[in-house]
Amino acid sequence: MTDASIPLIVGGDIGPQGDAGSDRARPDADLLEGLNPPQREAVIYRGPALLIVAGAGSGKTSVLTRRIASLLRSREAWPSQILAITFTNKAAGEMRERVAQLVGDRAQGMWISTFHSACVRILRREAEAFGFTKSFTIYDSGDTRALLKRLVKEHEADAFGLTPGSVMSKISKLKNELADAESYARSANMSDPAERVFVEVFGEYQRALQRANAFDFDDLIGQTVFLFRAFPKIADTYRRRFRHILVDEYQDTNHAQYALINELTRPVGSDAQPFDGGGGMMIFEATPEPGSDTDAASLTVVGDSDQSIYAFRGADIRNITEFERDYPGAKVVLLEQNYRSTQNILTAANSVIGNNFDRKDKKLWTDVGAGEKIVGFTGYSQHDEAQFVADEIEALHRTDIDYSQMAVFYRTNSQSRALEEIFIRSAIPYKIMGGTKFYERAEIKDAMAYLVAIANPADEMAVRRILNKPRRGIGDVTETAIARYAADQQITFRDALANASALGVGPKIQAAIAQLDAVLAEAAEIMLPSSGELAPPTAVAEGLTLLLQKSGYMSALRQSKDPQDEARLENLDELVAVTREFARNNPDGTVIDFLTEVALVSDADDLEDASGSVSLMTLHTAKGLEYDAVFVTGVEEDLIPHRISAGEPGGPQEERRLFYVGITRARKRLYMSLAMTRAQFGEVTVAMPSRFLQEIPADLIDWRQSPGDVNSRGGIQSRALNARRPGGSGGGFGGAPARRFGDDLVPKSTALDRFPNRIPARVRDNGDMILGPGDRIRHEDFGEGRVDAVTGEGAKRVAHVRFDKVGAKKLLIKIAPIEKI
DNA sequence: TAAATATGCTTTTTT
DNA sequence: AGCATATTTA
Repeated sequence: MTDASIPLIVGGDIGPQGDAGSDRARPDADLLEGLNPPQREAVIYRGPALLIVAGAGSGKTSVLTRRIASLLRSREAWPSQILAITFTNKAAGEMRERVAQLVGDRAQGMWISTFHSACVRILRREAEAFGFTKSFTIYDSGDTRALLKRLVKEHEADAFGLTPGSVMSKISKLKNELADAESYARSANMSDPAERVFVEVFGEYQRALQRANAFDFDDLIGQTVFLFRAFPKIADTYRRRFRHILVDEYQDTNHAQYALINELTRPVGSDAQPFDGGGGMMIFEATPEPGSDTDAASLTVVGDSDQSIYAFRGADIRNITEFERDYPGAKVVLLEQNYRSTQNILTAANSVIGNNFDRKDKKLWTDVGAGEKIVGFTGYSQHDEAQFVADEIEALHRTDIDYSQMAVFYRTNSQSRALEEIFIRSAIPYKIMGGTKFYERAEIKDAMAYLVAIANPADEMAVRRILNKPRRGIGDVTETAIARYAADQQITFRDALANASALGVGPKIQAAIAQLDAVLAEAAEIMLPSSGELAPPTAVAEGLTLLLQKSGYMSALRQSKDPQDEARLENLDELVAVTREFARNNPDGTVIDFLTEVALVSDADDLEDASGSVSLMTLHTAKGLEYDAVFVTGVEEDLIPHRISAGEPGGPQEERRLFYVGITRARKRLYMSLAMTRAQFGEVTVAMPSRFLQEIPADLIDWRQSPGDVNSRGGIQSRALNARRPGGSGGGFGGAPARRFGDDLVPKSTALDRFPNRIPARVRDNGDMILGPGDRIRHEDFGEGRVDAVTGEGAKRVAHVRFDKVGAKKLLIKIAPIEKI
């Protein structure tokens, strides 16, 4: 497979290059070291398009970094010609570091970043082409929500059942599809008043952003696409520049991101032509001379459709499943060998994911051996469950596993509370990834709003936010007066503050406004000197300190008797420290740069300082990470799969992928735990084992305490019962092999067999549903189908169904997620 | 205008 | 239960 391709690169590259550093006859000999054949292929293949289907733990990061290194080493590309897109800033940092390890300083100058950061860079350069300035700011979801809240109120949209939240998610969805208010209006049912109001709000929202010289998260991508399409010349400069584009986690790209990549990988000067024609023909030509600056950039995408877990925010799995159609002639490399987990863990993962029907079959395997069994535990309550996790962590720690090599996953952030409580009590060092974010705290947002007011005075939201923080006696009435005055005078809200005396408000308030205006002006002079002179690196830190002090923000907190305000002061100190750190890392960094960095950084990004502590995070955050020991908690119906997913098409399948992602993070030890009761919204509800547990072969799980051992009314059944816990000879699972039951087979022996009475009644119990030949049913995953025959009796009746979309299946009538239609 | 109290809503996941 | 917002009251 690789025989033909290896000479291709070696041949082109053996010439005397006088390469800096370690010269070798074959510059990439060491890059290929330790790689299996498909991995090598993925590193050395050259062509217009390459899809690397990388199963979990198959070494894709390694492959990707070596591929980049190989391009650089062989001088096929300058660093500046490489654009690598990752999902998080942290992943970008890691990739940059690993490439640097391979090629040294030459790694400088590459663009390795997230979609959002890359787009910001482009937009900053080109903003003036379409009505923005270089100093635009970025609205995070909180800002967006606040703006929409005002607009919804102004348009009385709530009367039509619109909430800021619903409008926000709808706008986001549309933007991810590259739609705007006008294009949506054309296709929407405008006789529906709710739709009309929505379009109005959407349009108004967009105009507000434009006026504020700001982009929201989705705009960063969408507007860049718009920019490229509207200004082919601009697009061409980037097409000429980026000759090699690599995209990681391609399964989680949405349509806008797809379109962006599509724009960048067109041939230079090709805007008049349809995309397919040009790209498809070229592959049969002899390899075009590298450096020819009219052909399309080469595109490498890496992904795994089994790990697509962001459909809810517009990720379109088809981007990867239809890659070969979009890029005809694309090379596909499949990485299935897993270097991370034991076989038991992989078998469990394979069995679970095998229940998703519309996937290409892919089986992870390893040669490291079976390893330990998965450990299962059912607690009476979430506290009980947390105690188990804590105890096990301690036990593992005593066997010399470092805390930093352990992680606890959960479906929803709220589940972290119970764990935290127990961890604190048990003195286990832990760190929560994500969760309540530093930059979302009110005092931090206030401080940031002060900075925005300086950096981007057009951003009215920011100025309004700080208007009365700290309390200056400026209320709604005054705020409206300022806005009216600004509109009358055709000046910005910010500039209106300079004319306090003209507002027709009381002298006290006038003084307060004038004072705020003076402080803002003074800080602006520090951070953005009107002389045009470059501000010193410390400008942001100094300016922020000045703002916080002279505005009275700090002293108001100091004088407060609310004990929480002390913590708020500490947080502000922390923020000032962040600006200093920023100055150290970016000597030329401006306020704008600082704001950008903060806007695009997520808390999951600073995983580094997790050393020495157990990591707690959601299953989503866990993607891309790995640990020696992994605890997947709350494996219950309505949690994983989450109840909200039940209604969404494809929801349960996405939840299964999420569970799969969690399982495949584990290297050596995997724990799964659940609770029989869980407090939610202040009331205690009975929880049922997740259906996904049934999908794991029973002999892979060692139940320390199975759901059958726990009395659902509370408490644990007699010790005697607990004592005959399977493990010795009796178990009854010896003979049942891990039989594949993904498609047509009814589960033969599953993890829940040992407590058959506990098969979640609430989860699924169709009772005595009567089905006969000819009936039509609807299945949660498979869609609609027609019953051909029914066999078996009682609880074991099996329906033979021919589904419209997925063909024939056999289903256990009692428990299948079906309904008669 | 600001503090105190009542209500109601949340909990899916995030760049 | 806990938090954020709405409403009432000083």
